[in-house]
Amino acid sequence: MGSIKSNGRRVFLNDEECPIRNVVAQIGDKWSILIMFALIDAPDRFNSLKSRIEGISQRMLTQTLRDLERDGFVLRTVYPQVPVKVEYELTELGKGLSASVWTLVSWADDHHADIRKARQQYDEVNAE
Amino acid sequence: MGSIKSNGRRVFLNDEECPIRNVVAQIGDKWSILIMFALIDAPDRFNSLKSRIEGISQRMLTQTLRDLERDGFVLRTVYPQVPVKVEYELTELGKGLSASVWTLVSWADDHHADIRKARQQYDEVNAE
DNA sequence: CTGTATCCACCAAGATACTG
DNA sequence: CAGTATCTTGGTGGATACAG
Repeated sequence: MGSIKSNGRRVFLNDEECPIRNVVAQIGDKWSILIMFALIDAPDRFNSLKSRIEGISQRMLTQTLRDLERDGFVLRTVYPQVPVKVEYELTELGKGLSASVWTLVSWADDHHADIRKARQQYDEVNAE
Repeated sequence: MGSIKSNGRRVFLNDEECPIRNVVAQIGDKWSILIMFALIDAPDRFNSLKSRIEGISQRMLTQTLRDLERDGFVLRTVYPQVPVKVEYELTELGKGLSASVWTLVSWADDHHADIRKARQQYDEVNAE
């Protein structure tokens, strides 16, 4: 549909072409990043992930894992035992994304204090 | 509330401490990144931003700019002319964030084809 | 153990109309 | 020009029950 330009580079807004829409928006949801980070060190099983990521529901874990699998970030392997065991691990693509995201989260962590201070100031000035 | 560990580093889930929740989630919305990228090269006025970022509504532009201002990423300056002129620009903090985000978007752009291919494959295998 | 299937509440976000 | 005020709605995500 449209686009903006930044640093001489076109950033598309339409859903087909825009990397922001297609990638950043996908992992900008509530759980994607947390799940990927939980898989950075080693593969893990469904229920183990569920207990490590506090607050996530079974439904959201399943759904988010499916989305990550669909995008090629996560590989799902079923071991036909009884009871069945399902392991999730990052693909090479997923590892690359995680590394990129880590840069951002790292920045966020380093500047967390500044941001909280800015918020506090803003709220004081615009006191309700 | 809880936390997960990644690379030997604790990633908190509670709203007070978690940098993912506090920063990534904030800019993971529909418009924040696009607005910041629109301001990377130079400051801009409200209506100019509105026309450059196609598809954004007046309401969302105002609201997202307020949030970015509150977090200290954007500076708002009012010039008391007639008609009034309001300029928005990135702060140093905002420039730092934009740079970090750019890394991610850049990665996304480079691997966009892989992701789309993965999706296509997934959808073929799981044909409805 | 690893899911799927429903139902439902909430809220982000669009449309529209109005204002300093 | 640069907003604010309402109203409405689609979709995200939680709770719960059930199944292979």
